[in-house]
Amino acid sequence: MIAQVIVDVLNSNVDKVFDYKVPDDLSLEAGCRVVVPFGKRVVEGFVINIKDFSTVPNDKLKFITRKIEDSALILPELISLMHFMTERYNIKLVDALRLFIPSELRTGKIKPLKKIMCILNENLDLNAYEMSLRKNSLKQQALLQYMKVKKSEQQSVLNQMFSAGAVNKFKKDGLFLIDEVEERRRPEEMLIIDKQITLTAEQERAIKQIENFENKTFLLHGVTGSGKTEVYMNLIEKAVLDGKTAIMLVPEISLTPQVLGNFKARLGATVALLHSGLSAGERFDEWRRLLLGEAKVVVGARSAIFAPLKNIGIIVIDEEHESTYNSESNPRYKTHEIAKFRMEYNKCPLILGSATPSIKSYFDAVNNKSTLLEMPVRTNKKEMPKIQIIDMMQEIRAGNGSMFSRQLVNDLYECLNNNEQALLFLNRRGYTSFMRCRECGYVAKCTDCDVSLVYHKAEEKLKCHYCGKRFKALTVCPQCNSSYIRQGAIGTQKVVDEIKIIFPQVKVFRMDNDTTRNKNAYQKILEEFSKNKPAILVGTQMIAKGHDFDAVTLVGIIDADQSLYQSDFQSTEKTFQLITQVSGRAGRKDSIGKIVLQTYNPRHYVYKFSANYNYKGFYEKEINIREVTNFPPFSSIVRILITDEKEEVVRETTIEIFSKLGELKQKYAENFYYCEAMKSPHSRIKNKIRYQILLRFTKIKECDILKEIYEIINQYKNLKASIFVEINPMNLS
DNA sequence: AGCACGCCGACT
DNA sequence: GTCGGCGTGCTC
Repeated sequence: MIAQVIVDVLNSNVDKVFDYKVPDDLSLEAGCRVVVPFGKRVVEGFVINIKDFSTVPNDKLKFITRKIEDSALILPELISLMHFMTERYNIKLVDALRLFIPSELRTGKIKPLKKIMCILNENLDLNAYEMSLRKNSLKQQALLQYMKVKKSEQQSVLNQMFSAGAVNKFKKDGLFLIDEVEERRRPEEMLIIDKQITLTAEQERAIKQIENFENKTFLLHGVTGSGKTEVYMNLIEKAVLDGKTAIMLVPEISLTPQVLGNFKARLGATVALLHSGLSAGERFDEWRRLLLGEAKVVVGARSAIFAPLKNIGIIVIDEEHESTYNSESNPRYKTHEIAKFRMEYNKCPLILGSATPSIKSYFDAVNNKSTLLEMPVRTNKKEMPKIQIIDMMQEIRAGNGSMFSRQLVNDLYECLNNNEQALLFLNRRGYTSFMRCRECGYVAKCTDCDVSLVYHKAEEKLKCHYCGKRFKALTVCPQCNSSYIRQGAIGTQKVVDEIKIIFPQVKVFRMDNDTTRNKNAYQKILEEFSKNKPAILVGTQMIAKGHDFDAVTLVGIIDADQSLYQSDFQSTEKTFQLITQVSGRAGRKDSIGKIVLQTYNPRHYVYKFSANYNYKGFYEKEINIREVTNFPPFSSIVRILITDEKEEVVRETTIEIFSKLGELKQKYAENFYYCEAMKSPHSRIKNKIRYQILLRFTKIKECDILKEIYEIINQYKNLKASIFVEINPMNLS
């Protein structure tokens, strides 16, 4: 017997399959972790296949030393997925495998928690034993009485109740039989009392359409509050009743205790949670429950798509347009593509749900690659809040140079006077985006990254948002000594300061990456905010997602243009999604609510469509632009990022790869729209120089061209510079 | 990655 | 004469 093994060593030179002989007394299956001799060392590895013969000469073959765990950890499905991923994303075999098991398991730091149970040995004559106890040993007598009733109990509990001495004596006398049970560390979530909801006709129709289909993608386009979650839960419950399992993905940001609690209340112990908020032990145990079939449903962030579930009955990606579904570091992958793979393997439906679907997903639905299900009505039949667009140029012309328009201030007055709450949304944390000298134009930059520093007033520091480095705030320009050093665009901290000047008596809260650093901070801010009326909450993206504010009647979008001017073909799409999401936060309960949207660009089509909640109109316009400009989904963009500490190395590698790509470009001349090499917009991050090559070509030849690109860059893999390839990157910085 | 093999300079 | 510099190559 021969086992094909991938060694758990992170280097592209050993990124291949090695054959090992299996000792006769070792039962192995694909998916087991093993220890093997490797060169002069001993390493861990993964068995990915068992076969009868090897083409490797016999004198080279060695024996597997031993298994690490008794049974397989990686399902056959995930081994095929590994092959798919290495081909699609050009990642290493081990990199893919490592995604499938919790890191805690590999490092061996966390072990299953063993619970020692004492079981009363009823084969003994208990009465005789009781008589033999000394009159004054009260603890022992009490312990015996307790166990006569309870029959079995955890040793640690007994130790605490009756002293370890008594327990040990009983153990020694053979009165207790000992059993070791694996215990699970379970994350605690508050349970939301489940109101029995009767489904709306829309919801029922969606469920009917999905449940009888296998192997098919559905795009569930439902407006905010249309009850998409109810549809998911219903289908998941049905899958579980059917003896199947389910994967439910939500963006990390909306993994709030409420959302998780809701699922747990509804699905009980069959649900396992996988998210970054868990402790290592909890994550490890939740994963084990899934592997062993103790849990049937996983609710989690991106990486939960790799959950070790067999016989999947349904996969859901909620808020499918969220960019967090694309892994942007190390093993880069797209969750939608992984989900599609597992959908096909398990022959189950895949649901993409969103109020503002990504242009790509909607395009697929329009072109019959998936089925579009519309839920245009909110369950409470309420209208969406009205969005008013404010032209900030006109404000300036009217002599209002502040960051708040007159309309917004007026509405804030009214809202606060009515004892209601308001949200102010601004997608930039910190105080001001950069510090610039008015005299000489100097801008404070990070020493390790070619990025402007952000002023954080509370700490009197300049921070780099890329590497986290901190610098002293400046009072005079280090270049020309001028004290006219000034702040650029505004951030959340500054909004808070300014709003406090206008409304000194009102409670103002701030929620962004900086105020929610430590655990539970997010929850605390929300709680505090909900207790106070009137109150204002200032925040970034974070407040736009995942949480409903019942008492909020006014939402101010301070600078809607912000996400519009990123050099990214998806920036308009993202802006539309953001506006719709923020707007959904207002007036959820009994009042309608209002949105004030401030922009310097009021005639941009994204505002026209988002102000009317006209997704379809926006889609038509946007897809048209993508088509005439040959951008995705009508083409594929590939970005090759080359980084190293030494600029010459990066330059040379880039030039060499680029010239090789020239041949490719000629071969597929009719398919290429673009192929250029350049410095990355952030040309230095964490002291590494970054160059990039951007390619854009037709969708039709995507697979062929991609394969050849990988072949070219793999020739440079062993050289000093590190090279990443990304398909349709979310941002180009 | 890690470890050995291998072919040239400065030392007891 | 050899101790050790790290370039190159291999690991079933």
